[in-house]
Amino acid sequence: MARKAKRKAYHHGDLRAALLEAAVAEIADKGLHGLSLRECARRAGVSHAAPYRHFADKDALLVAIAEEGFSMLSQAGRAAMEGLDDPRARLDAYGIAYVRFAVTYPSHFRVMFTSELDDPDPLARAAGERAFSLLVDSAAAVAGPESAELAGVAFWTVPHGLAMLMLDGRMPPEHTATPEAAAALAAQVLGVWRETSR
Amino acid sequence: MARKAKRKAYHHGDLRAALLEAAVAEIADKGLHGLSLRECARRAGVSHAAPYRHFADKDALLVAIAEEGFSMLSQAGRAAMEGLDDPRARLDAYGIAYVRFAVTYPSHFRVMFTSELDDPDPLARAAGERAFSLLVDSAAAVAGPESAELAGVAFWTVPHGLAMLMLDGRMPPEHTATPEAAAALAAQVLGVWRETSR
DNA sequence: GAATTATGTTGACGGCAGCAACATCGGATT
DNA sequence: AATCCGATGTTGCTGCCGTCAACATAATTC
Repeated sequence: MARKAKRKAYHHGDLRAALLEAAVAEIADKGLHGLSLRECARRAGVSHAAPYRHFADKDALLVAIAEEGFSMLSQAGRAAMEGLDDPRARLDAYGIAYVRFAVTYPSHFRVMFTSELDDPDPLARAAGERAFSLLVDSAAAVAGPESAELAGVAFWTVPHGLAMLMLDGRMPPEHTATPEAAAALAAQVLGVWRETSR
Repeated sequence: MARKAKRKAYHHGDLRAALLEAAVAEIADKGLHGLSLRECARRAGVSHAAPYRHFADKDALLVAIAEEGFSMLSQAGRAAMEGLDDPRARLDAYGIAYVRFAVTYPSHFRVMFTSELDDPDPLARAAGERAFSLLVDSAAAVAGPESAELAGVAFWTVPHGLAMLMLDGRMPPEHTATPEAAAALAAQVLGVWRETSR
């Protein structure tokens, strides 16, 4: 057995991890559309068909990156909310962490939300919903349990929209140059929403 | 002369428009990654190289779709704000129209914000900024001129994030089934932001 | 130590983007 | 009206890609 526990594997070392890393670098370089399995294999120093021993196809590799990303995002969100009691403060902290994550791991983020995966992969979907549920819990404390889902959507929408606009190059570059700058803009935007309403 | 005025053109009729239409349909079918110029040519009933008489390459076709989309979006936004005087009402109306547009023309919207275009195409970029400036004007009336840009970003972020999450299949399907349902959710989300803050 | 399984390689096939050489059509020139 | 010429469309090619099948080799298990 030990099918999946391939720690320090056979020929290469850990080709699966190397391929994931290569793919992320490749996406950062040439964008998602410029990603090719063959180039990943080249970067990892193996032949062009070797990846198929670790991923059923190209989509499977992308799904693995998405899962990794959702896992990192959940962790970042939890860490940001840790120690905060006020629900509104927790939601803001999550939103800021969300944007910071997107700018720090843009390749992962793009793959997570690219809608380019043919089959609605259940694993990636579940990972996304797990990250989302973090929001809904705190939203319930703000908006009441009956409209928690709606409030969760509302508080997901702002950081997600901001992150997408940033990764799409739609924001002034100085706001996306560093994770800190991006987080600062996220805080400002959330502040606007707090102030302009009544 | 009359290089660009190809009204009722030569052999095909209007291959350029037919290709754009075919591409939009193709994206709706198989997603952006599944788009191929050759398949568009097949749909239009021409040979695989004919598209190159109308578009320099695949990216150029996508840019044309993006421009078309930004033009439609601007028009929809202007129409939605028409007759409204209260700036906050104008911003809400724009946001709702934004989401409605995304659900009505998902292929266009995906291409507009796909970040898969290699060169930062200046035409598409200008078209996007024109649509954005519609927001900033009304935002200035809400937040004051000095922070109009920030307020514009804030009011862009919500509909954009919601639209992206919808097109990515991250919202319950009943909210994205029809443009009306999507617009209703957008209105609700904007309402949450009006109520939960202080 | 032998059998088995996991991992990697080579070579092939079909599809796509893009280019070049050729063919044809339609309007403009004379 | 005959001609020319540019705009449009076709055929065929090259190189890259995703994927599969057949083969080779290395690690694990018995």
